[in-house]
Amino acid sequence: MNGTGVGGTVTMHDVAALAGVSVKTVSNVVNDYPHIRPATRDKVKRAIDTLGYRMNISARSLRKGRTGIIGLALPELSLPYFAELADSVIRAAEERGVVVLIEQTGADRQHELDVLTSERRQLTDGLIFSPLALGPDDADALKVDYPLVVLGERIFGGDWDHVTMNNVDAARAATQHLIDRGRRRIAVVGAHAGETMGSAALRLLGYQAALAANGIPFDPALVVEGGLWHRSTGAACTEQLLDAQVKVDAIFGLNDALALGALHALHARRIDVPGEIAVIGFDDIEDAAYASPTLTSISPGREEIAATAVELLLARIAGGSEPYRRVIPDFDVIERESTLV
Amino acid sequence: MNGTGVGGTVTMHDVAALAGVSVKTVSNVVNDYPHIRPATRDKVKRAIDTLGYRMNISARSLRKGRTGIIGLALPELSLPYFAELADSVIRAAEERGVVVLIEQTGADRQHELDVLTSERRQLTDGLIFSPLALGPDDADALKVDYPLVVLGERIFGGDWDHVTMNNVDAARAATQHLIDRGRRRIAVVGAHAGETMGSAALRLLGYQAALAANGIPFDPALVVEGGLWHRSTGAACTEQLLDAQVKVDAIFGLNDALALGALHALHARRIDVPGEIAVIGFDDIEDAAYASPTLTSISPGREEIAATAVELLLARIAGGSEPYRRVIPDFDVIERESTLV
DNA sequence: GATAGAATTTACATCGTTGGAAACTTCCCG
DNA sequence: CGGGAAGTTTCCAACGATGTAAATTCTATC
Repeated sequence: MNGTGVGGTVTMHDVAALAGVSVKTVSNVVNDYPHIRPATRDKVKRAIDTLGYRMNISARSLRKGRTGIIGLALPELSLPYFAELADSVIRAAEERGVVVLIEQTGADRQHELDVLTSERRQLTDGLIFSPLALGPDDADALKVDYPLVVLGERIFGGDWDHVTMNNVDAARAATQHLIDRGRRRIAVVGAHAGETMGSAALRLLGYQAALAANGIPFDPALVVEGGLWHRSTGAACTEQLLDAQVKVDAIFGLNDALALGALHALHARRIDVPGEIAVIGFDDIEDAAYASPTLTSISPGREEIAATAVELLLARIAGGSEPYRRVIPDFDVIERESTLV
Repeated sequence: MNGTGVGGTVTMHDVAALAGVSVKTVSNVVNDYPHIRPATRDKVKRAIDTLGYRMNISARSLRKGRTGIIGLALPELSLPYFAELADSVIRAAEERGVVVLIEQTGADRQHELDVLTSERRQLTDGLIFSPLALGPDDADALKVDYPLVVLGERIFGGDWDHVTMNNVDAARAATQHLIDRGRRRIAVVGAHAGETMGSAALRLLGYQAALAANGIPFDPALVVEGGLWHRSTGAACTEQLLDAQVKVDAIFGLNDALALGALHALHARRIDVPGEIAVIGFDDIEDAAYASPTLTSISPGREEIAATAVELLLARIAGGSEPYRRVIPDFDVIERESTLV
């Protein structure tokens, strides 16, 4: 099948020679140029197969000014949500014929700034960027001269495409889901005091809106602060909540890791879920479906976020100059055992 | 800081012109060629800064025949172990100045074969490959003409570098760890019947060796088959074990996901861990430290595996022709709550 | 102060591909 | 059957960097 001899690099010249046409014709065939006589196309294709020719990407990139690689900058692959996001982005990119170079920022502000001007930007045609540490003040740093799609919540209103989630409405739906099942003392785990733009603030807003819509008074004692959205934080917050003797019949973890941590803490205290306390999370990571009890969660449309981000980026790379867009995929409440009536 | 005008690409010619030297001298400076007069070097560096020059990677790749990109083919980023492995590989690669292109195979045999001949191989200088579905019969497919480092257990003895783990000894140590804590009825969860080369078979071998060394008879009733090493499998296997009324005082999950699944199943049945049943896993994924109780596990030296793989690959890319190596990093038993005496 | 030998710097071809425009072929119509 | 339009193919010059070998500029030595 592969006729390439060891070490022998086959170029378009070789193909052209074997097919008895010019190099440019080979190039035209490879690039699906429409005006080629079928007989010629066949000859060339046969020669390509015979020699096992593979295009030299560097040469093409040099000539075209594009590499066919897009960058994906995210905090860490070891955080399940981002691992799953990367998975989806890679699949979406593959479908469109580009590949993905992943860079990790560790959710560190300086590292996030560095990624924007890194030498690697030379290697990629554009960047999908999911910042966690940058704030509204850093908006200027995002004014770069290459195609950029920003994911997440922290920075609004700049000259770039933005794919985000409907945090407020989704959190409202999550809260409503609990209210519909008769819960009234709903705690929130993982809030970030002082934040106004981040996911934490927006989700808390949705929570409050749902309470208000149902005439349930807001009780600050039910809101537990928690910095890093890890399992351990969720567990700690939940213990704190229980220790404070606050009356609670449901917990809303602002992401799944927090909610899973809450589940563990409740298990440890032999508190029945959902019998005594119902739990809902946010992100719908794979673990949610495997926890025991399985965890009800909000699916923010991860696949769609990834597909949209890739699509917007490629359109921008292709030179599209439509106004910058902000896309907000639909979310879903995925009901599982942890909130069963 | 960055003097690049919008859209204006700065090349070595521009730098050379500004510095008043030839293009080649700029190239020499950039590449740390030793024989350059300090004054010249300074002039050039100043010009580079002034213009904000960035090397065009495609051009360099074309000329040098290297891209500075290495491939990493793994089953899925959504499996925690592989997400963490990717994390480590990316960091190790970054330290050595190369970047990583990730491809997912979905643990599908055909897809794993495809990755070896994919068009992307053109774009990468070499490949780190972690197959899960290929078996010894596929060894021929691994005879490729580019630098390759294979991770894992399934295929031995070919012309490539191999970084693996000491599955047998590590499993023996895990089992011994349980025996030392007084356990005698140790179940194994996630075995693969019929397999002889894979991690499952090797780890089972280590388990048996430890039993033998301690004069404990091997009881097949304690070995539970489980195909996919997911949490759900671990939970199902554990339930099966408990339902069978087999007497058990410890469970060895052949990986952490299985062990975590076992923990959940035990929790659900209110069986105290480690009081009634101790649990140990394998891989030491991050979740192990956050589970409740926290999970004792075998750390196979993930960081070292990643660093070694990158190192071997880069040496091979650089043209090293030493005999092919098989590297087996040290493992550690990480003791946590699930096996506390 | 001439000169070999080392240290620096340069000119030029070249890596493999594609854009642009020229050069052929065909085909169709008056 | 001439002529123009449309369809095909080819030629040539880049894209931006580096290897090679030659040219030039020191240094040290006698």
